Amino acid sequence: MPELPEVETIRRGLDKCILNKRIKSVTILCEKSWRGLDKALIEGQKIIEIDRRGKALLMQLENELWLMTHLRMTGQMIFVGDERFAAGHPDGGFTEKMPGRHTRIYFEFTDGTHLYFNDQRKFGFIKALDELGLAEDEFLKRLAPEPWDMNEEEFWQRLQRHQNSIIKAVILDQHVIAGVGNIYADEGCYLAGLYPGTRVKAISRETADELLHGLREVMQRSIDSGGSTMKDYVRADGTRGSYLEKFAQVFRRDGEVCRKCGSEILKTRVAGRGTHYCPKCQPKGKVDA
DNA sequence: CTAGGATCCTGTCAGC
DNA sequence: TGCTGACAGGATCCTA
Repeated sequence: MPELPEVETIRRGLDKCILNKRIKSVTILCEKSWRGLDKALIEGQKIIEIDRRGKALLMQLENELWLMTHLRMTGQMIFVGDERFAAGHPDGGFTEKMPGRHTRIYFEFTDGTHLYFNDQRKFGFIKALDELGLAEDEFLKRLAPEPWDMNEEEFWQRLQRHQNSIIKAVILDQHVIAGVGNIYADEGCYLAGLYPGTRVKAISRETADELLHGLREVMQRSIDSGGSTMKDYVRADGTRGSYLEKFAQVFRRDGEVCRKCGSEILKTRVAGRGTHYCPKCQPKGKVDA
């Protein structure tokens, strides 16, 4: 679920809600969702910094320990105090009473407020690490730079290591570029006029550049949107954040018309994932000069 | 090393 | 109504 922009929205929200708060207790409702060091080492600690790397959220504690959260497909973070801040996988958890049926872990702070980690499918986790554990974490160690932290040449070189792969699978690979998920992969390909099932070896340098720019653009717009409309996340009907409604050109728009050319947006399966595209703006056999 | 498919888990929805 | 299979905003593990 949450891709880089959603996790960044969570980071910014938590920066306002829980920074410098002291954790009174940690309650683990699903053992599988907690990894790493014992929760007793976390209790009593103050949260002194909140960072993000790709889709991973990092919270630093005053005793040099870290909490790394990965929301995977269905994770959510929900802060409940005087106001509620919720972001991540959009479902009823945004509004229902906490802890809810999908709450796996929650924190109580010394001021009586709470932070809930909800995760329907239990793929996500919160992992407690010391400095060494953080430095040696395989996911973080192998994570590629973010779209803004690599130039066109580096992106091109990274793509070339997967000549025979399908481009969508390659940009979903966090070792190639960090933070891209199923929504922004489809949206980025649309902006580049590139069919998501195209093999890397058939893509020109120019199209690759456009793809990198497209990914940056859709993600930046989403971050800006989430940041400015965080209250949208607490609408009474629990509807999702604003990106899909406002900006999606193809994602989940199958059956609707392309805003550029009027063709019907199609849905298919590429790299094992549901994939949305405009058959006219993103032609399959595009010959790329 | 790369490429592709299965797998983890719960819930919802379409189609009998 | 009840069942069944497909699918879901992710990443890893296993195989070739």
